[in-house]
Amino acid sequence: MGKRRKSPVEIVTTDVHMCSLDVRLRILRRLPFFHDLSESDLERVNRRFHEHGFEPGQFLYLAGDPGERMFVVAEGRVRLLRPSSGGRQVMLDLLIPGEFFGALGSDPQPYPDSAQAQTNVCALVISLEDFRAVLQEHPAVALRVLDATAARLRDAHDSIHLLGAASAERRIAHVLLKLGRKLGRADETGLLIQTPLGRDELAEMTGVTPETASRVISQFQKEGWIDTGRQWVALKDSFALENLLAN
Amino acid sequence: MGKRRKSPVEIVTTDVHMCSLDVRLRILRRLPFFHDLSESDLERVNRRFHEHGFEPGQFLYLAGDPGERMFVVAEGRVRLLRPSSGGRQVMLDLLIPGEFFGALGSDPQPYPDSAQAQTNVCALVISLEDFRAVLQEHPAVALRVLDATAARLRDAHDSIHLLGAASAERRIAHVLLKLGRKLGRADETGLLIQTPLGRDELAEMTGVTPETASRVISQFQKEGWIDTGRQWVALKDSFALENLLAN
DNA sequence: GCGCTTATCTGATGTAGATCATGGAACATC
DNA sequence: GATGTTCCATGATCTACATCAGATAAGCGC
Repeated sequence: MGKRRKSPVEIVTTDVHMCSLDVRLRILRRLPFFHDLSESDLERVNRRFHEHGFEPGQFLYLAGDPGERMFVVAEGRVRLLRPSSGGRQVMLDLLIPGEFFGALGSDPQPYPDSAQAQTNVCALVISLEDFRAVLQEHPAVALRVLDATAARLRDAHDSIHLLGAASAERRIAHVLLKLGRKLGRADETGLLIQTPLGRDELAEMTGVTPETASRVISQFQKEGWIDTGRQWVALKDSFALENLLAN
Repeated sequence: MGKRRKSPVEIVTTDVHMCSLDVRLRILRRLPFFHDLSESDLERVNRRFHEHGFEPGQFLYLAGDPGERMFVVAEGRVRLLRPSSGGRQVMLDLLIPGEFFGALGSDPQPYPDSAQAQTNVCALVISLEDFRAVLQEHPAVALRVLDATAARLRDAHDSIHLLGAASAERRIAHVLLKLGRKLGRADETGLLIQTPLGRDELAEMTGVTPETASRVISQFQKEGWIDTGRQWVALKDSFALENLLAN
């Protein structure tokens, strides 16, 4: 088994200063939301956004803050967290470039959860007001946002199902497969999950303790289904993991 | 403690045959979605819907069916279920008049979950195609649908948080409060939850076993926080329950 | 009221996973 | 490559909840 000396994960992150006007325009154009817009419309939309860089660990906003802005990930990874009274927190979602988060609804409410940069992050920010105006003006965009939100709701229902009825093994297998699909990159060893993935984080995503996450990961590795090290996991046999979920 | 002889829950359900053209129009008008539409627009939208009655226990659709229709609850209660391999199922949501479900996104995918009538139900049905057309034509409606979907996503995140990090007691307290807010009606004994609520169902909603649900409910009753019987629960001291969640 | 059905309660026991504790390996810094 | 720091693995216990098994009681039809 080819042992790796160091984390093979490589996050491509644009420098913060690079996330500026015309780069921003390029990013916006890549977003599925805005595919239907003309160049001139896109530029008008672009002017409503401003961008902001964040360092790993930095919070974009905290649960309870007044929810008056909508964010789009341009570069990096953002963790959507729900803090728990008992210190333990739950990771609701891990967002990648092109995904949005923050305030969406018409009436501004406090953010129900916190957003934290996992890597270096460049985020596009728009005031809720401006965002609603864009949606009003461009129904096609609104439909795409609706699609994305509906897809996220489906994912959330997946998680509820799992957390409500599955063993630790299954939860972890499910999360690994999900991350593999979302962030995987083929690799000589398997499908490498392109994000720093510590045991604690895996635990937050699955609602188990880090110790349990570690044990399950060890077991999966013994079975030869995954390859893993400090802060990274690669899937060697996705099929076996899927099989675990099916039974 | 005022003992009740029989279930105090009273569901007002229109007869199936009553859910017809102009009643339907009245129902549509009450929906927040369509508040912004003119009478004539509303009538045009109305013509795209058709309605359908269902008996308790009947399925509106099954997980895996091709997802090509969107539903709106006009009367009654609909359970959104995710079947589990192990026979055990998870209730993702309980829908009341005015709420929608089924297919939403632009590309038709199989329904990820099943919808079952809990009571007598009258549902308005629209093909996904027609629904998308309505949204295209009426951006204001699209925005309201987006709002509703975003709100549902928030709720789903609440559930994930709870299932991922809370004890059986807390989960049940949370669900009771949620149902109280959504379905509660003031009553001489407290806030009566206006829906048949068996222990099995409570278990499906919270990801615990019916036995555990029963034990927790008994305990809450001993504490004097709720009043309960066969298939019903009334909240006598919501504050105590909320307190449980806060600590 | 009487018996039947079905939901609910409650006890006894088992177990997955939490918790507590410690040793060890990977990476960073100099 | 020595040293410190962080992350990870793993063993030993503990506990909340699942599971299994009856006992009770509510509602219903007669």
